[in-house]
Amino acid sequence: MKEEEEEEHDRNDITGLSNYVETELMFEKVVTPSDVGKLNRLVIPKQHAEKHFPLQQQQRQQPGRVGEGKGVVLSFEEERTGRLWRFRYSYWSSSQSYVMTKGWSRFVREKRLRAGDAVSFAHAVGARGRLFIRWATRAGPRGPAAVLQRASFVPAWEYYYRNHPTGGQGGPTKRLRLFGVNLECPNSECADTDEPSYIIPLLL
Amino acid sequence: MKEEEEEEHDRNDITGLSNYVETELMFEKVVTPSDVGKLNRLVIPKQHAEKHFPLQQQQRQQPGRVGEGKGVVLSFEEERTGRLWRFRYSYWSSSQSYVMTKGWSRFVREKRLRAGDAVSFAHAVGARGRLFIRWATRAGPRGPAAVLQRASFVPAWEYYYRNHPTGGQGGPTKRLRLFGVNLECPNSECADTDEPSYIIPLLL
DNA sequence: GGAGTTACCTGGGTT
DNA sequence: AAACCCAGGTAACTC
Repeated sequence: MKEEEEEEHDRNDITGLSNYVETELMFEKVVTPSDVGKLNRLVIPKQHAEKHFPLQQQQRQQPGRVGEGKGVVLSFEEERTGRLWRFRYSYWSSSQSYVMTKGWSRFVREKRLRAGDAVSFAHAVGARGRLFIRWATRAGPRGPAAVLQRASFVPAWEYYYRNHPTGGQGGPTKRLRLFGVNLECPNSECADTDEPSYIIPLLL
Repeated sequence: MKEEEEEEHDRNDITGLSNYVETELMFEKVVTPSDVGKLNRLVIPKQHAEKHFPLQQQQRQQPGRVGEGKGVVLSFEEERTGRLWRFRYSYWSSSQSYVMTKGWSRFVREKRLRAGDAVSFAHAVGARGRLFIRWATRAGPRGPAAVLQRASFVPAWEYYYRNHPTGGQGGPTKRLRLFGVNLECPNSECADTDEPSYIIPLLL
């Protein structure tokens, strides 16, 4: 077994990243009051659901087979911490909508998500079954200075990380986008430091 | 097969009636504010429900069998137009009541039913599975003169229609009751005209 | 019994 | 205009 694989579990802190995966955004949703309220479910917009989280026919509700087709459980890695979030994902034929149900309300509670905040889903480049979740607060009363408020509906930040393509020599490559703009590492040391200083100003 | 049964489909307009079915009133309900409000359900009084719309045990809610026992869909013919109305009919164990749910709100909206209006259910004589629905407005601001206000809780009108019992000679027999009183055709032409003038004064 | 979960349903907006 | 979405509901079951 390769060293990289052995340490996949050890990604619980951004300062301790030992393994990097380049991720690609699938979609972002600005959550509605219902998504973070008592309904305990997140509606996944249909075009994104069908593109990124396809369900087999038997996993959908069957007309005339009520009670069958309970969907699937999807696991998402929280990008900053590596923490795993498992959500039941299914199709509700009555409303013709795709939803995350079981597990979602815990995420809302622990992240203190509010309506207007954004949650986004990504997958690993080259391993599309490996899923990631990110979230960003709406700039506002809880957020930073007013000058930043408009930033939240461009994904406030995106953090790409991957193993070095040549196999480890030179360390991992990290890339950061802030408010839709790529940030480049300002000097050659960036590639090796575990605490790139440009993380600090992000809306986390 | 009898003639009456062959033309069951061709009853889409009162002016084009080609087939008549004698109906028998099962019951009438004066609708409550909840019946026509946001709850989207009509409570069927228990004694009428159990007499006329029996549910099999498996169509009622079963403890421990989620997804089973969702009631049934009943189809009612609107007597004047032949239009079909389908309502989900089920038993709510929490309130121990029988209700029409899905489909009912559409009827309320399209007929502009208000609290105090009456809806009544009937079935065909000799074919009790063939169901009919009628409705009548409460006399009031929308209704005719005050002198008629008490009339609505006698079914405001009832329209009976059937094939001529001798097999078609002489045309169909039509009978109308207004406010509980039989109206007889004033002359021999009534039986054959497509637009009997005595329809006009009805509370429609 | 209460909180959480599932499975229903509908109005209003949009396409 | 009709179909489709989906935000926002309700009812009932599970544990």
